[in-house]
Amino acid sequence: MSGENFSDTRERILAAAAELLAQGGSEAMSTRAVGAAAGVQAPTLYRLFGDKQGLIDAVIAYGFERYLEDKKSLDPSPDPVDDLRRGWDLHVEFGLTHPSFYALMYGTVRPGEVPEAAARTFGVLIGMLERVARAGRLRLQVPKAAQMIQATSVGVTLSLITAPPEARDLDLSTGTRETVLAAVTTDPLPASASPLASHAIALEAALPEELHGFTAAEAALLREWLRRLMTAG
Amino acid sequence: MSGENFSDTRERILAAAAELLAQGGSEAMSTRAVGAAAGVQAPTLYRLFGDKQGLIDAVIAYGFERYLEDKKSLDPSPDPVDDLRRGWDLHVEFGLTHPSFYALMYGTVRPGEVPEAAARTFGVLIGMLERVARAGRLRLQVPKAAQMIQATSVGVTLSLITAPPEARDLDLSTGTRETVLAAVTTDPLPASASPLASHAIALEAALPEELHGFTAAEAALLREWLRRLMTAG
DNA sequence: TGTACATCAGTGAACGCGCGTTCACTGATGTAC
DNA sequence: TGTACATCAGTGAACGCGCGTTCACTGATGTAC
Repeated sequence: MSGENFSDTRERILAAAAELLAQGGSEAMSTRAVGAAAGVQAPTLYRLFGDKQGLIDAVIAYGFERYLEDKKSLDPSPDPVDDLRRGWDLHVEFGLTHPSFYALMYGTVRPGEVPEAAARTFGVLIGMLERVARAGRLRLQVPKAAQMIQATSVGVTLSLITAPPEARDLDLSTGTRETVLAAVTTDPLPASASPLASHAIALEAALPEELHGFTAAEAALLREWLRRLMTAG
Repeated sequence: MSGENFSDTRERILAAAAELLAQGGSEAMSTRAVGAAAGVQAPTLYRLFGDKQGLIDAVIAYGFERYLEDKKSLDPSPDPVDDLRRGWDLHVEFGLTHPSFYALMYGTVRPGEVPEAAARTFGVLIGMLERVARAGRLRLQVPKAAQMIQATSVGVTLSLITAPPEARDLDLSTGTRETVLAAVTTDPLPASASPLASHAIALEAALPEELHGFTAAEAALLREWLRRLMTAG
């Protein structure tokens, strides 16, 4: 089957590119270096990936798959807040294990442009937080909580990556993690801090898209009222 | 005076480079583009800055000066925790006002290598936190507190920079700021949360390098005991 | 079953460009006698 | 005060390199009749 040859070459190129990236950072991943490392002429890259950006995107996807493989050990546990904790640790660990990948995914800053990896992990995070909200344990609105967790975990990871290895102090990660999670979530027993807001959040998160027994206008108004309650007390 | 010509040309080149950086990001700041924009031939850059890295460093220093000019409005106030708050806001605001500068200073991730700007602001932050510790209002050891504040504020700023302008929500900054500051500092009245640890921290921060009336061994042991108390309850 | 043709993954070699950098020089300014 | 010389900021033009990319091709594989 020729499809196998295709995939073989493609896989070999991606592995070579990933290796160059890991060793020498994104600058080392030139089309020529990748071609040479994979034992392939330049036009092959262009047939398979279109252009350089296509190659970069494919390499990122390649690295991302490995990350998500780890993440599958993150099947929802009984405690959704603990899932957040494990997600945080996995994120930081991935960054420290594959710093060049991580820098390419999260450290490429172009104003007004969210890196694709950030957008994807943000989606995963939203999903986890909706479970927390449904358990009545979220203090903030889902997107706000997601923003805070994402921003701080990326900040911590980048900070640990740039720290010289001997000065790397993982307390920074666990300390920040617990601080942020404590601010974002409530204790297992509901009705602890601000029962009104957290129940409103839990209810809002549990509402389906189509709300049976309500007109569209009624549903919209209900959602608005719930949002108002979220910010009260 | 020829020194004035010298400084004129140099200033003109730096201004041109900063402008290119602000408009097109660090890629737009090539030696040739800078030369053309400043109306100067290539060798002039090399005489003034040595090589391209020298030019980059000078541009960073140039941007950093503007930042520190703003920061001089940050003369110590009566409330050192409020100084932290204002320092945080200034940091975020600088990042949003000069995103390309900021990305060059903080977003350039090379494993094990702390960007110079990060190192310098870290020093400023340490100074502010020592004042907080001396006021008996620090819950953590000075370097740990500095790491957490730096990592989270950089994470928040990068996150806001990459967000599309219309989706920029400054609540992310204030929310994270208050969360982190609450975790790191105590309330104005001492003896609130863990008087033992925070007094130990305050005392340690107040100790001079040379401790009169103590032998070197005694001073070392005293410091060790204080550190032990810091982590106790 | 054999031949003619289409498909397509890959090769070999080159293109042009922008990059950082450097060589040899000019012309103005300052300095010594 | 005038001349000879040194200093030095800047010019004009070019170097070589690695980059992303593309052109024309080859040879193996699959397909139609």
